[in-house]
This record gives sequence, structure tokens and C-alpha cells, in this order.
Amino acid sequence: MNRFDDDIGESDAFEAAASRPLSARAMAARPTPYLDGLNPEQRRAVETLDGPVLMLAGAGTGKTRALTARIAHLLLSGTARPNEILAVTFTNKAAREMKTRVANLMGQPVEGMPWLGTFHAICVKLLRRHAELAGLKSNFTILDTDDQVRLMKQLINAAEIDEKRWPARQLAGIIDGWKNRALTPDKVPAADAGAFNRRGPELYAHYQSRLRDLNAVDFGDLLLHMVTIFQAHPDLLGQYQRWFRYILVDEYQDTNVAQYLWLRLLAQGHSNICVVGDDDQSIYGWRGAEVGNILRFEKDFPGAQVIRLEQNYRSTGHILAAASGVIAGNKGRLGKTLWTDGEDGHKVRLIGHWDGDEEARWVGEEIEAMARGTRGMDPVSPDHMAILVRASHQMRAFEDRFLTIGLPYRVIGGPRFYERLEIRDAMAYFRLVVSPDDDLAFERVVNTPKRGLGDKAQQSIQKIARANGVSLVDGARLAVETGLIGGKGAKELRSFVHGLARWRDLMLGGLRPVGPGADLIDDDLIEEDRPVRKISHIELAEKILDESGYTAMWQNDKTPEAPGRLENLKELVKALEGFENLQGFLEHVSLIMDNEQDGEDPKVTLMTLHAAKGLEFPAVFLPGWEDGLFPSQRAMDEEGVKGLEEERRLAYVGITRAERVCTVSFAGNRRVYGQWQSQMPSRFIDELPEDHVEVLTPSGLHGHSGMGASASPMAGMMAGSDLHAQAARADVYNSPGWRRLQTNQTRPGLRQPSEARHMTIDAEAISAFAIDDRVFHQKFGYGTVTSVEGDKLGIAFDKAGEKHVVARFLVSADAADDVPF
DNA sequence: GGAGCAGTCTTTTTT
DNA sequence: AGACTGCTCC
Repeated sequence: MNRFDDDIGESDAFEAAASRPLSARAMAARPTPYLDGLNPEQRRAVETLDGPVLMLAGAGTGKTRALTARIAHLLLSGTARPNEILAVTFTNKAAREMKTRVANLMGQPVEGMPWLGTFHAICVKLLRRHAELAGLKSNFTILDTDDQVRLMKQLINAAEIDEKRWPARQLAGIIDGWKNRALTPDKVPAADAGAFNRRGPELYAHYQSRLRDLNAVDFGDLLLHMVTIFQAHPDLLGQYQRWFRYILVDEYQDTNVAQYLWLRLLAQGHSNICVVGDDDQSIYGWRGAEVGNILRFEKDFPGAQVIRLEQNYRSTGHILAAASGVIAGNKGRLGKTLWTDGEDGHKVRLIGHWDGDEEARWVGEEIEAMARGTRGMDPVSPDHMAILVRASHQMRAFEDRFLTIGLPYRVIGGPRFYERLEIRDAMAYFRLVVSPDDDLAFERVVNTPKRGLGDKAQQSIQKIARANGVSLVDGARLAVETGLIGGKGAKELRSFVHGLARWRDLMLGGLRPVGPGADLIDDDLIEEDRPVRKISHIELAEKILDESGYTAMWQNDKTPEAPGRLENLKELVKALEGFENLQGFLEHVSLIMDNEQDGEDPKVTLMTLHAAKGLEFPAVFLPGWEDGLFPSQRAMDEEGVKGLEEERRLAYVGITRAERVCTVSFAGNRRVYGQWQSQMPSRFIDELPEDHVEVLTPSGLHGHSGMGASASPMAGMMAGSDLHAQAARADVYNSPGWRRLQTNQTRPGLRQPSEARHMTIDAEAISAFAIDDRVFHQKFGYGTVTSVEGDKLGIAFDKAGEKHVVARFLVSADAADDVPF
């Protein structure tokens, strides 16, 4: 089942509309409003329609604006019709934003831009049209990483390789790498022959043929198959070259070899290709992106016009100067000089702390202070603040701290909604109902919840299915009918198989499918033929999850995560509302992944630097600037200078996210894999130009006054640059913090607008808990109240130990037990 | 089939 | 430290 953004459904009628030229009236009524307010470079980027164009767009220089205006210009000037423009992005989010913004610029709904989408979505669409050229049927399934790995595990075992020494994950990584480089099994270079204990190339070939048998592809295949098809069928390529008269590519610095080849094939001929990107923001080298693609553009496309967008509309002068200073350390850049005619603003603030906990504590207080308005700055809403970390595990210290002080935050990234265990399980059930021959889905849930069907039973099912050349579901049915599976599993398996059949019947409205493709049964037909009340897909989904015992499994689970998982399942069912049926939902499930529920309290954002690319915040915190953490030791070890430069670009991305205030911090000591280590401040701190940096004095409220002493790790920090020394010394002289401490203590409330509301909630919460009450906390799980001080409760958590927590993050344990579904 | 234990590993992430 | 995996033993 295809679970990713795949727009094949909207094809023909939609494209017919898209190919209609714009009405004369629309043209006449619209002069060129999309050009208003563009600076000369942007304008040039918009108006240079023919031939190759490289738009080098620095951070915050209005790149999306220029890109969307360019599309509007192509359309409104009558140069191209909507369906003649191929516009590629990396993420669905970017594609969606572009669609919306083009529509806004045009002042009229865009009648379909069928070829505006992600590389993958566009390739899916193309590949469904030409699947037979890749030995597939057009209804092929797209496997996710999970399925991929499971498949490879089977192949590794079949090849009698010790899966312990040679894990499937690693093989998946290797094969992915080859696919990123557009290498089919026969093209794997000799240099890579040794991969995976010399069995890599062979396993790759097996894997590909297995995929073909399953009528399935993985993500890498989408590009790879299209490149292969285009290379092998020049006539077909020619058609598309004529069809896509104008090509636009966003974030070109992130393209991998396969994407590059695909674009180059399509652009050959007219060369009307406009790529937009910033070599300084290339941070995905580790997953196959080739900065070289953008650096080489002028060679690849002779006569390319290079347009630099350098006027920055986002950040203050000091912030830009600091970012420029850092990135200047990289060699082999195309080179840009960002400038602004705005004010200098605040210098980048730098502060050192004793350890990671102290850093988190300080950031928490600083956020509260900034929300109130301090140091002559206007108050900044927590919504407008972000903490950007190098690695996601760094978030933990902040989460713990914010939970304790009751500072609302939101985490972006982490496992995406659809990647979560319970969601994948639920989806596997849906897949199995929609397409009963989805063997991978069957394997996933046949024994989830536990049905007493272990390896042995599953092997019997496999065997009988193979012997009869049927799917696993049918195999299971046979096994049940022939009594091949005995013991307690038999009964469970029977009810599982019957359940699947029953749910499928319900989905089809009581009719049995007639043949392939019969899934899509006409509603009218059902009404006339047999008046069955058709159960809604939402009811059906709930029924499936309930009757399969899946919901009950989590309800009976007492681990702290269980209630959250039930929540997620509810959310999943709710997400179904936006779709016509289960099939449609499965096709488009990628859309729910950025289902950000907003509109609640203002919250601070916590995310990785990678996730922050493309975003901006008035105030940004960049903690953990310590050598080994950032730049990451691993990046430097594995990739050397190349890795370091990518880390430096990450620093550049981080700083340039800030509009008005950017605060860099580091800690002298940090727990690394459970081990305390003393840390050296990041080398990137040395690279911050001093003129644009202000060293802050930490309050040292909870600090270690005696740390001036000899062998402390802080002494190591003092040995570094002037900036280190200042920041480190500042931690020692901690008196100025007292004033703020006093202020804080007399006015504990901080979020003025909602203070009253919180007070009420707190009051209720306090009265709700007493010592020895059993409580539940979303993050720490179950525990017992040990102390009550105002709204702060001491809790002995069963798993997480003693913690002090604000009352409103707790619910009574009884309430947590019966999370309804 | 499942509980419990020992050994391993630990950056970033979209589709 | 903590999560995850695979293995042993019941």
C-alpha cells in the first residue's frame, strides 16, 4: 500500500484544467503585481525566464518570494501553462507553501500545477504511468524504512549471513547510498564491491528482484527507476522534455546524484532550468546530498546566469556579521555577502555554564525574562523563541527543566507521527483490510497484539502460502481450514483471519470484489444492487482497532507511554475525517505528519538545527556549542574537513534563523553516554567575530562559587580564546544575577496574558492532590506524591525517580487509566 | 510464548 | 544512562 504523498488520483481532469491557457480577461486585469516590492536581483531572477539560471539565495533573502513570483510571471506573461512547469521541492511542506503563495500572487486560484511537488511525489506519478518499463504494475506499493529493513533481514538470513555482525540496517544504509548515487546493482563500482562483507552487491541485486516480485519500490527506487527509464527510452524522455518547458528546483544544494541526473535529463534540450539554493546551507551531505551539484552548476549548464540574492530581510546587522564571520571559515564556497539596511540590533550573546543542567536552567530563566521584557528589549512571546540543538538527545535536559518550571514548549521533529509504533501497527491493519495480499503488513500485525502465533506458527503460514502461491492472509486461512496450526494459536488465528474478511466486507459495503481493481466499487451500484448501509471508514477504522484487540492491548499496558499511544491512535482516527475512504487515507498519509496542533498557549520551540532550516524566530538559543558535540566528533572523524565544514554550515544555519536576538551557550561539563566529561568550547565560538559578540554574565544562582579552583574544567575553558575566557570568567563573578533572582522570586507568575487562567487551573490542581496520591505524568509516568508546596509537587515516580513537578502537568492515576478510545 | 538478562550502541532525517 | 536487541531459560 502506498502510504506517501502520491497525487496520481488527481490526474486527468485536473491536468485538462491546467493546460487551459489563462483567460484573456485574467491577463488583462493583471499587470505585474507580483513584481511589486522586489529588489533588483530578485526581479532579475523572476524575469530571466530562458536558459539556465542559478539563483544563489542566502538565508533570509526572499528566495521563496522570488521563486513564486517567477512562477506567477511564467503563467501571467503567457510564457507557460501551468502543466508545462515542473517545480520540484524536497518536502511536502515546501510544495504546499509554494502552491499557496503562487495562488496568492496570482490573485486567483491556480488551476492546477500538476507538476509542482516533491521529487518523490512527482516520480511516483511518472512511475505509475510507466511502471511496466521498470517491470512493475502501476499499482505498486511504496515501502517505508521499516518494511525495507524487514525484507533485507529475510534476505540476509537466506544468504546465511550472521545478521548480528552484519545488521540489516547497515545494508539498508549501503543500498540507500547506492540508490542516491543512481547506481543499479550492475553499476555498483568495484571500489564498493567489498561492502557488507563483500556480499553487498549480490544482496542488492536480490533485494531489487524481491521488490519486483512484491510489486514494490522503496524511496530510492522512485528516482532510480525514473532515471533508468529515461536513459533507456530516449523517445519517452523526449516527450517529457517537450512537455516540461520550464523547470524550477528549490534547495538545489540538497540534491543527490540521482536527483541531479533526473533533472539534467529533463533539462537537456531547452535548458530552461532555474535552480535555487545556497551552498552555505547544505547540511544533508550525510544522506547523499552533493554540494558539488550546486558548485558545478555553471559547468553543467554552460551560459548559466548566476543571480545572487544577498540583501537579507530577516536578521539584524550583528547577527548577519556573526554568521558571515563563521561561514567564512569554509573553503570552496560560491561566495555571497549578506547585507541588510536594517539596524545593527543586539550583538550575538555568548554565555558559558558549569554544566548542561545549569545551561538548561539558565535558558529557562532567560526565556521567562525575555517573555516579560528585560534588558531594554521588548517582550518576546515564547511562540517567537526557539532552542536549536545539534542532536535530539540534547533536548532532554531542556524538556526536564521546562516541565519542572512549567514553561510550555513544543518539540518539532522526533519520530514523525506516522513513524510511531502504534501508528504503523494501526496502518498495517488498515493496509491488510484494503489490500489483503500485503504480506509485509500481515507479518507486522499477525502477532500484535499477542495471539500466540510465534515464529513456528508464522513459518507454517509462510510455507503453506508459498506452496499454494497465495498471499499470507490466504495462507493463514488455509492453515486454519486444514487445521495445520494447532494449540492456542489456532483459535486466535481463526478469529484474526475472519476479522480481516469481515472488515473488508464492511469496507466494500457487503459486496465481494469481482477482480483486480474491484476495490473501487461504485456507490450507486451498491445502493441499487443491495441496499446495505455502508459503514463509514472512520467507524470501520475504530472497529478494526477494537475488534482486533489492538486498542485493548494498549489499554492494558501500564507503561508510561501507553496513554500517549492511545491518544495518537485517536488522532489517527480523527485524521481519517479528511478523507473519503481508507484507501485515500493510506495514499495520502504523509500529509498528517506535519499535523501541528497549534493555537494553544504560546510555546517555546525545541528542535534540531536540521529541522530549523528554512524557519525563522525573533529569538534563538543555540546551546551546546562544545567541541565534540558541536561540531560533532563523529562528523569530523568520519568525514574530516568535509564533515567539519558541514558542521560549520550548520552553525551558519543556526545563527541565521535569528531575527533579533541570538544567544550561543556552552557548558564546561556534560554527561556523555552516562559519563561526565569536561568539554572544550566549540571552535566555532572562536570564529565568531568579537565585534559582534557580547559576553553575558550568568547569574550563577545555583552555581559553584568555588570553581575558580585549580583543576576544574573551567580552567580548561579559560585557556581558549578571549571569548572563552571572558565567558568562563563571567561564570565566576556571579553577583549581578541576584537582582534578577529577587525579581523572579517576588513575581513567580510570568505569562501575563494567561496568568489568571493558570492560577485557576493551578488552584484546582493543588486541591486535587495530596501526599500519597497516585498520579500520572505524560513524560515521567506513574508516581506517588511525596510533598506539596504551592503548585509544586514532589513526586516519587515509579520509573523516573524523585522529581519536582508543577501540578498542572499531572493527572490523577485513575484518570490516566481509562483514557477512552 | 514470554520474562528477564547481557551485550551493544548511541547525529543529523525526508520521502 | 538508556534504549534496543538477541539470547537463555522457564
